Amino acid sequence: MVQDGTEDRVTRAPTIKDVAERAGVGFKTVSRVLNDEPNVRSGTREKVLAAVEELGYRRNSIASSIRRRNQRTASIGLVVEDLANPFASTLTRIIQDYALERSHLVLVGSSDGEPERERELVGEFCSRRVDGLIVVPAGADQSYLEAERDRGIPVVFVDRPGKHIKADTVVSENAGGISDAVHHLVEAGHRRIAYLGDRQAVYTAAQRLSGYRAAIAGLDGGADRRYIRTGLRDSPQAYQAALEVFALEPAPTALICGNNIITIGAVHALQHLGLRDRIACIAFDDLELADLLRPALTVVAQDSEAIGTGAAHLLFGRLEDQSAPYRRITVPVRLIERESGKIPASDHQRR
Amino acid sequence: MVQDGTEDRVTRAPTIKDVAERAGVGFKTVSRVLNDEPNVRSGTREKVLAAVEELGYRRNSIASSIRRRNQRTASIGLVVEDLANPFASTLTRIIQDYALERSHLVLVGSSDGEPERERELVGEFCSRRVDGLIVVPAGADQSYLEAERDRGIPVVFVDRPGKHIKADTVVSENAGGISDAVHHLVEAGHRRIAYLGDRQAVYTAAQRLSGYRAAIAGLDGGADRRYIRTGLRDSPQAYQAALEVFALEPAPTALICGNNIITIGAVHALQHLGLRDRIACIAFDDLELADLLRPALTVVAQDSEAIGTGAAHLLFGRLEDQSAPYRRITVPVRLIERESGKIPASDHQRR
DNA sequence: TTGTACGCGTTATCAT
DNA sequence: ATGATAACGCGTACAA
Repeated sequence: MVQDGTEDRVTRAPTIKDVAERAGVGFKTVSRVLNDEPNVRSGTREKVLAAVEELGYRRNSIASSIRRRNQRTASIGLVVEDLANPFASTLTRIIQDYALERSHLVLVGSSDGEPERERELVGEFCSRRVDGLIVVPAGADQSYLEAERDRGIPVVFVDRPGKHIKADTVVSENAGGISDAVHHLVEAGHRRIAYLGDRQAVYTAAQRLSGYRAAIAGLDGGADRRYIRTGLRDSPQAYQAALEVFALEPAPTALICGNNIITIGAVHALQHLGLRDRIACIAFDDLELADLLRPALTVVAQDSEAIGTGAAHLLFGRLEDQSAPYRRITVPVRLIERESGKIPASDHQRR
Repeated sequence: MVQDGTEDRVTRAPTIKDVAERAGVGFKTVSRVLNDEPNVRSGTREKVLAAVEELGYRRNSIASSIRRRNQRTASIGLVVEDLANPFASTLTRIIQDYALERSHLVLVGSSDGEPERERELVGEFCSRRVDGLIVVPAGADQSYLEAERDRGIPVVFVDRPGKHIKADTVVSENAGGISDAVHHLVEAGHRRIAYLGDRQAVYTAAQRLSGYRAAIAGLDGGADRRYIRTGLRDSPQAYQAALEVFALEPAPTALICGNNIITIGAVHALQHLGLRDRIACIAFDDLELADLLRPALTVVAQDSEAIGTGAAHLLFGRLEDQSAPYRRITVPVRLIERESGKIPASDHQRR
């Protein structure tokens, strides 16, 4: 019998006491060596390091952190909406790198936009005593985070502001980006510009729609309400909405997609209608293959890296100085002109 | 002065002792309630739960785990190559969901394919006493993980097997997928099929190339060595290699791309050469917009969800039974027939 | 320069 | 059913 049937680890992980015994010193000396404290003779240090090596000792940083002065665990929690989404994964990657450079680790979770899942994740993170939280808020109320914040766990909101709570925040210039898109289309001669967006309860969706409305309002005719479709939660819904919008009379000559999920549904619809070459289209959020589409997809790209870096920066800044005033960073977006945004208005209206 | 200038938290997080005092019971009773242990009168339980609520108590699970019988922290570590890559982020998402269902959290890190970063991440994870590790191995030697494994920290390798160590493993059916791709192209009349791949040191790249070689060897002519380009680490390199391959005489009539980074470079090259409609192309790994390209991109899709679920399943299984024999799961891939793989061989060779 | 006593928040053991 | 006390692995203060 190689196994004894119990769950116990075959070899217990060595502690500083094991190392001390092996090195023939007191365990406090080991601790001193590991923490680079002064007052260790270099010969002793060598012995200790040798023992560490032989035993394959690894500091138990969870035991360490319960005793440390500031109780810090050198880990942060990150709640995104869906890690499988390119925006979220890029964000996570950036934050992780930023954290790792400072020897911090990142716990990640996807809320799927469900408030209960967000709270569950935050709860688990806090119970593991993360030093800080970066949250893409899902629910309609983040006031529950005030308790954590008051206990010295800073919170940074990303992509959308938290509700009913003051905290550092990083958002994209949503409205401005969509306005730019409208103006770009207007320059190409478009006046009938449709807009497909997510539920208005989602902050970014509301912001983007308001950008659309503001830009359209500046035009002579103003907006045709029928061209605006919101509440689109997934690609199939966007597909359907696009079909309906382009069945209108008169049909729009251009289309703006409020996020990348919607873009996928909408472009499929245009494809189905045989309109991809005739309808101008601008999408919010860049996509990996956007420039290989025909026509190449014009997009309003978010600067995910600046967003991630900004969030991490705010968080680590606050870890050092709790008393600084809350900041809100608005990260510019960039209109990447490719082909689909330059398709001219093909009908008689404006020629 | 609202702030006192020190780093101390404004309010110390409440402990079970605070809860006990508030509820007027001994702190062990609180512990019993929190852990659903028997022998607590329901009235007492109510009092305790009320106190928990009022104080906003959150279990300090790091203190808890240092004392627990099995020392489990209910967290696992995941090392991927690059979280910003869709394959990695999907994998992470799946593993996270699997873990969260079991109240486990996931620490994630990107190795960038660098062995030192892999070791650094694993080290940090182990020092935080994760219960298990899921690793997409980067380095040429994972034997360093044996120490952890022997201490009862199971390791599961994903995407590639770890080297110089036995452990549970989940991989894709790389060679078979590429063979399928070759056969699909052969059926469309192709004989001159180029292959663009990553460095041979990368397990998946080697596997995929061997699948290509095996399938090509079965044909009459066999392979033209000049059609095989490996060592491609990024899109620009793939772009360049594709340009060179299609400058050959006779030029290939079809192309297989070994991963999605290469696909992006290669399709750009075909675009540049004006060959996108004439050269058949099959890519390993699906991409978000692949079906919206023109021609729609035929791909060999990995089942990232099955891979993730498989890895998590193996890990949690081993958490419960260390003694089971090591398993290796090979997840089937799927050829998604779209348009680019059906482009016929356009020249005289085989008509 | 080195070692000892104590405490962190929790779970485990044993008594009541 | 409840509580007192030990123990976990480590850092801190202080003694040696």
